Amino acid sequence: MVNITFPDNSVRQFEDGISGLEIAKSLSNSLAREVLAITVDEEIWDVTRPINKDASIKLHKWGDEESKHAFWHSSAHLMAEAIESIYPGTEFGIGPAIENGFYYDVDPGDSVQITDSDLIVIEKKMKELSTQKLAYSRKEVTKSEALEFFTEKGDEYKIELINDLEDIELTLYSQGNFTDLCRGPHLPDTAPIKAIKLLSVAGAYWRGDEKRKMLTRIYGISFPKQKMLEEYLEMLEKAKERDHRKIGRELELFTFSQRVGSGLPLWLPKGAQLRERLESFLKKVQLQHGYQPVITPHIGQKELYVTSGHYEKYGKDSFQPIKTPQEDEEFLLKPMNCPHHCEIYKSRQFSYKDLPVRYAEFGTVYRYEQSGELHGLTRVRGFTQDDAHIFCTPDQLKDEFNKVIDIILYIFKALDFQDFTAQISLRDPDDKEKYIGSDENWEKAEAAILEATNEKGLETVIEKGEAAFYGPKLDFMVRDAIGRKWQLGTIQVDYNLPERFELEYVGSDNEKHRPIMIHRAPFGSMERFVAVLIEHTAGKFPLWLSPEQAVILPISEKYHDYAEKVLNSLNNYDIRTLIDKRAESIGRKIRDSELKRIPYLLIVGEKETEAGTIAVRKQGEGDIGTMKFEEFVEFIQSEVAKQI
RNA sequence: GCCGAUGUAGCUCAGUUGGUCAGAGCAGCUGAUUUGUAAUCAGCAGGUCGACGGUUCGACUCCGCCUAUCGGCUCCA
Repeated sequence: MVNITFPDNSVRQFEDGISGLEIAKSLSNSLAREVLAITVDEEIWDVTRPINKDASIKLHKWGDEESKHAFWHSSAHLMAEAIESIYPGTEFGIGPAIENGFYYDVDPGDSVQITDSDLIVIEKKMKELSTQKLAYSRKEVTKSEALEFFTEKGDEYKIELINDLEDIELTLYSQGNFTDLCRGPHLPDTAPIKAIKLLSVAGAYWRGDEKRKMLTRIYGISFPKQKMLEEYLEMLEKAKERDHRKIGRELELFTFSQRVGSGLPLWLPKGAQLRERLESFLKKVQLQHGYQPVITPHIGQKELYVTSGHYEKYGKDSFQPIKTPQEDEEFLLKPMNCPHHCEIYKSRQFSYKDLPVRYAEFGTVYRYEQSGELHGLTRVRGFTQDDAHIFCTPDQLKDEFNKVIDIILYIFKALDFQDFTAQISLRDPDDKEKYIGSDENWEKAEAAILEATNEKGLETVIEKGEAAFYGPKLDFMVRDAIGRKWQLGTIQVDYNLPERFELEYVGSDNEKHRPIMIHRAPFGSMERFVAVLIEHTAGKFPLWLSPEQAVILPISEKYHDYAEKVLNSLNNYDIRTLIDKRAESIGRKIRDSELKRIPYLLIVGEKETEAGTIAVRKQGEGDIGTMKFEEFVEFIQSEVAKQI
């Protein structure tokens, strides 16, 4: 007998070798039908796997991540079986469950090309196989047995994977005619995989290495019920409605021109207004925090970037140097503001009493991003960083770092960005070649970040190998409408540039010392930030940011005079207002203004003209009642005051 | 940069096997309508069918190359 502990801490005895499924069955038949995975002492298992020891367990139904993982992982295997039956001889890379669904990287051979239209065929085959209720069976094998199996099958990718594994017990999972190297867990059988949709086919380098072969990656999603799939697809469609590229066009915020060049955004008047409001908001915050604005040119001598190390690191993949009419003079479009700011620091002497010095600039930089990488405003070739560089003494570092965290959190809060992750990016300990600077400085810098975030109680994830080449960083990441992660705010500790630029300050000991530099950008880039803001708000910006705050909609031409009067008064209060004087029906005017996401619609007709009032309609909510002019001004002002 | 897809009017999209197939809705313009809470009606105008080359008697349609965009991969100072 084994003692099984349930999540509520109750303990029951079962026969040795009982499976999760059987335990579920002993509780209720309906549970047994729904249970998809089981956690056994922190490990996630197949529900069919025998339990031979005392254990605490948790049974997982569809709603749990563990179940979804098993479900999608099993779906990936099902897809692999379908692919193998349609394209015999296909070799398989990896096929994991992901956050939403699953994928499999396959190599169907050089003569075969799987395209979008083939997905339907594969999907159909999967559905056919799923109805056969094929059991997923688990088999423990030794490394050499596994190697033998895949050598016989002729699957070089699996062989490579196995060879990289330690010589321990491996597991193979089979269903129908398909067997895969896999840790599991899986569903008992294919039957629950009822609703399947293969979403896209894409290339993906084997093991993420661009020097290796590109495999065909097929993305899919599956659910136990058709309705769930439909809901998911609907949700995807809805998310697309928030796409900043679409809203940016609709609301006339920005555009691109092929003649100007790809990845070079053109800010339209309304977008420029929005951006400038964000900039002045941050400028004000920065002034309060002791930052000093500086301004630097868009280009700099090539030598500047040789000194900074950027040229060696990125020179080949950058916009190439601009040449002057004189020979041997080369300038680069600046890819970063820091070298310029270092030169500003060098323009005078500093005592320890002067530090920290904080230079801030909305600096426009140009980077030659790979063509396949460009994406709306989130990945562009010319963008403006809300950049600043803090030069401080070693004992000021942690405090300064913390103050930057405060600014970022304040901004995120003001803009209602609650759903972000803070990521600490450290050096890859196995590939120090990628970085510049001494081990000692790296260790100090990394320790400073870890200490500061710890002190702040900031919840962070640590990513090794994600650091910048000159220093570790703390990044604030947010997701876009369809779940892609983007880096917004960033704080980076840098011991290297002060060294390279030979920056100094005079300490209390009257000796020269090297300051430490913090690079920081709370928004990251104005372009990317606005993009994410658009997706976050679906174009319904907070009142203080909205390019147009209110629109007056006269019922007919008779009320234009009154409307003008209201407009002038509102403009006197700096409430950004316009009038829709078109000879259209009020319904039409409301609709058009709603679609433009103007926060307040002010309807004026006979009643309002006589009473000296306005009928207020809130975007997305409808009529919120009639107000006197002063009431409305107060209403708007208090809303703005609440927001910032 | 790599894999795949797409590119028809300002926007969203139709366009059957190459031969009056250059179309629709919205937006725009003109006129009428003067309207009470999400689309008033009518008329007009709009496109070197992404660019360049080729096949053909004939190309939006087929082929090649380029370019841009989209979804991934790699990259992201």
